Amino acid sequence: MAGPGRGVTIADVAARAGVAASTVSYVLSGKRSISPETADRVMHAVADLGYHPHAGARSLASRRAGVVAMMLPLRDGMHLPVLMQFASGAVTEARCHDQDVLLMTADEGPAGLARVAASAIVDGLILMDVEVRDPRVETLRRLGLPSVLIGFPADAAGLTCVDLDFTAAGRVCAEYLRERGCGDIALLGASEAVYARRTGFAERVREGFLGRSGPGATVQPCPDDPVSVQRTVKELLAANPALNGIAVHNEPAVGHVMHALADAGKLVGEDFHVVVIGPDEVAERVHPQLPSVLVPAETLAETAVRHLMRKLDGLDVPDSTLVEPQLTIR
Amino acid sequence: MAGPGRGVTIADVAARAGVAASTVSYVLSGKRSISPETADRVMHAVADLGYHPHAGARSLASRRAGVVAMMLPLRDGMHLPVLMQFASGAVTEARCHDQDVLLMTADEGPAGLARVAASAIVDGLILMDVEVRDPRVETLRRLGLPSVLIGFPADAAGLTCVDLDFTAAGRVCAEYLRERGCGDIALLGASEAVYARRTGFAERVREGFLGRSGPGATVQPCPDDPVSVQRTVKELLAANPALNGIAVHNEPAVGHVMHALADAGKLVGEDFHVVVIGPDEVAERVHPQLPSVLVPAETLAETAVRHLMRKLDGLDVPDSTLVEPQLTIR
DNA sequence: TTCCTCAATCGAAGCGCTTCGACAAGCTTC
DNA sequence: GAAGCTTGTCGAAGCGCTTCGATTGAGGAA
Repeated sequence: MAGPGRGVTIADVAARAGVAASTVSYVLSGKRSISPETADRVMHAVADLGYHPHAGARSLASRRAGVVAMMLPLRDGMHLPVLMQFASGAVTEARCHDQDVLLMTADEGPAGLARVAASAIVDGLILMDVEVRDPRVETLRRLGLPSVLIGFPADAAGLTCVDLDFTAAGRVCAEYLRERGCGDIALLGASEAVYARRTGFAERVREGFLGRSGPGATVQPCPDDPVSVQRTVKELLAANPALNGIAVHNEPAVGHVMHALADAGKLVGEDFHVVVIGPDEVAERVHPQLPSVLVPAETLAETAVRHLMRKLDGLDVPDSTLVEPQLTIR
Repeated sequence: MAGPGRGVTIADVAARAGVAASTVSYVLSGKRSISPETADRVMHAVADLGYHPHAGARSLASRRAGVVAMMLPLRDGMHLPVLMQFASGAVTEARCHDQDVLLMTADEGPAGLARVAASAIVDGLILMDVEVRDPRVETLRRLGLPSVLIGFPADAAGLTCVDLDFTAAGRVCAEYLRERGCGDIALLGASEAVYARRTGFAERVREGFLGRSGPGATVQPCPDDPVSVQRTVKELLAANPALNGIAVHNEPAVGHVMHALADAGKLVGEDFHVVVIGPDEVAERVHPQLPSVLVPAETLAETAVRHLMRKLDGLDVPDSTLVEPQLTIR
């Protein structure tokens, strides 16, 4: 079952290069200066033997695991592709810093955080999809494990948070519709449950959308099944016949909204305008293609990981980072 | 930054329980018999102090990391929600066995496998979305790292593989359509590129679909943008006006197929039948709802993890496990 | 009683790495 | 040319855990 050699150790490398094990360690870490010739010999030995330091030994001796945890909410209702992009972005960025990523689900909750902290299996933590009142936040503060949150809890004091500026996203959508000459506009959001759970981003989009819109702006939560969407759009139009702009912040509903509008005789892009907050594919897969504000999952993930790396190195990072939304016109 | 105590060690637990460190270790691992009273005292000390063994130290001493890697393809064209379900299922199941999951992307390729194997950061490996000719497979064999593959490479000898029985899935779809009285049927698959890449499941669905269908069955690769789908469906109908059944194995295309059929005046569920291979939501979010064969990502993930755990314990597992497809009629 | 066994526990030896202090050379600097 | 720096390297001491004898005392067999 095992390959040959069964574990190349630093001693093997040292022997082959004719130096002490500590010298190999210093060559690899760069923590002390080593003559170029020695370094060269060591690097050759490393390559020849295919040496990789034993992660456990390294973590034990250096008190650095070289692993960060990422806690993802795998509950329903999240838009999965976005999460996946996030995960992928985080892994890629972490690998650039020679770190691995441990995947945790939010089900483990605060106890999971305590476990990984105490077992020193990870050096730091990225917490996705933080809610306004999130039970993990208190534990996190107590543990003092370096961490970066995606999303903003109610009390973000002392925490490092990163997110799309959803307030701005809401505002951008409203502005887009206004510029197209829409007098009465509506935000068709996620289902009531999402608001009830106090998901930060849903609330902030609403605020941004309403904030600058003046009168004539409505917010309407909406489930994402076809029937409800159809009904909701009909009701919005019935309640306000002058309505001529909708922002949709509900990925699966976009297609259904377009149908409902077509059924109502609205010509999207002409006498009616629609803008989407969501992934590009969603806005591209309908006809006509819609303008949209992207949730830049990869950028967020990268930023989060980079911030975490800086924290692990004892460097400063801003407490709060809001990524500017970009409106893509199609 | 740090919590109080800065690391509870086994020595702390031992001191509090009035025993030797080795005794604590034996209580925790159950590898030697310990009197109930002592065990009890130790467990109390563990709980009181919130002790969790240091993962690195444990891995160094016991040569078991308590972590398995999961390598996911994060390339485009995969249906992300399914991957996510898979990941979530794997993490949940792994936690039941007291293991953590390290997330790797397929970009790291064979070198990534070599790295994790050599650094002993993981005990085993789950490889998702294995292709017919997969460069990772050879490395895997050479490394001898315990592993389970999702999907079947061309030469699966000596490997443990798990997958949905896609051949049966193709057959089930064909049979469903036949039973509904469809004489001429087609399989609308993923884009040409997926077949070109020799993705195992695409090929096997095709074989299963054609296998028992006798004459009158076609397979048509198809990109997933609305325009191509529309065109492809039109062409299929033009080429064979008698066509009255389609199996769609292309998640994003399902909605567009339904439109195209409606445009062509076909009444799905009456004079025309459609069946989907894909997630439930996809089949439920169109009108009328369609029958579908689910890719049981969670089941596959659980099975894969369970097999891996058995291998880590030196137990036997079947080389090849095919999960039976289930057709859900709606 | 004496000898043996067995269950329960302890102490010590590593696991492979990092890191600290030491120490030779080879430089300056006066 | 002695004193003081640097620079490059080494050896040894752990990091916190598991595991392998060794040890102790109690119970049974003889």
